[in-house]
Amino acid sequence: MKITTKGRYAVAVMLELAYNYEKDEFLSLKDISEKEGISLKYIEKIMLDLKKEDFFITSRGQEGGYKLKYSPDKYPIGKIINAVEKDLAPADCVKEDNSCEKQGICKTYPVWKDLNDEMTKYLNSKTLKDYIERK
Amino acid sequence: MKITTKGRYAVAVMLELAYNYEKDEFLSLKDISEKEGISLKYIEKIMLDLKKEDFFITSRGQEGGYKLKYSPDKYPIGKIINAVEKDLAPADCVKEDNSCEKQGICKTYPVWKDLNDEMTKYLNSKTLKDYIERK
DNA sequence: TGTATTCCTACCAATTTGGTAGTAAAATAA
DNA sequence: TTATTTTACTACCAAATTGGTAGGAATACA
Repeated sequence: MKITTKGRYAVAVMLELAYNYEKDEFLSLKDISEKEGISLKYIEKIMLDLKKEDFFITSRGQEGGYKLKYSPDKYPIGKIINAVEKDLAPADCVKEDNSCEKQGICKTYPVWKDLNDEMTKYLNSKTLKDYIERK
Repeated sequence: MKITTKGRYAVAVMLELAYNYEKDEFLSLKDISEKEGISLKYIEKIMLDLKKEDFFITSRGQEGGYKLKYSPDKYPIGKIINAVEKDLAPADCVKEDNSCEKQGICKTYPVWKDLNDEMTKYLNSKTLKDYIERK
């Protein structure tokens, strides 16, 4: 049930960007890398996944970097983790795309279904905003 | 965030034993193995973990097997998964034994703390009883 | 006494995780 | 224009974890 390092770093990076949201400037991965103590190369890779979502405005070159496209309350924690984490669902059988054929007879299905519903609900209710305000 | 196969099988096995609770007989791993379609050897290994908890009464030899020691409502799902799963906590920093030294300054700590609390609360509130009744 | 069953230890292949390396492309500052 | 900075992208790799299997010893019952 662990969130992988990738998922945890993703949230850390998104929080950094959320803190920077009000400022009208880009935040470079190099800066984030230094602040958070995560290797630049690894952050780049994480951004590759996050960029597939409509999260950022980016700019290359000097003074370039990343900026959140929307305000921090538009980013549920669950959506961030989902973007980088392969399996957020506790079991394959409750994943959106894969409705298990044993769904009717499997005795454990309700266990994972309930858990998944609960977690999804929770993770979508909390956004970056909730955690930058608690600072 | 996935529950491993081991964790899912553990719950499946525990549910089988819960169904058998009223009967005054042992249920062999061989029977469970056949019913659930899980290899006997793998179930044995899972039982090794579960046995560390005070879950069963066992008997070897013919007519032997496993029996729940207590009634199904005494087995929270979280306790079962915890017994076989290495890491139930979403991140090391919120594990009982390991209070991260960055706890005060780390900006993501509250994220994992909240999530862990929420999940723990939920997984401890549901027991085997809840899922044998919903049959 | 034989057989069924739990109990225990080793081992192993496939997958996932957690990275690193190298380079191309683009944007800007000088 | 040119050097520098930064993102964008692909390929690779080592360590850990997962998901098992194999083989046998101990025990209890028919």
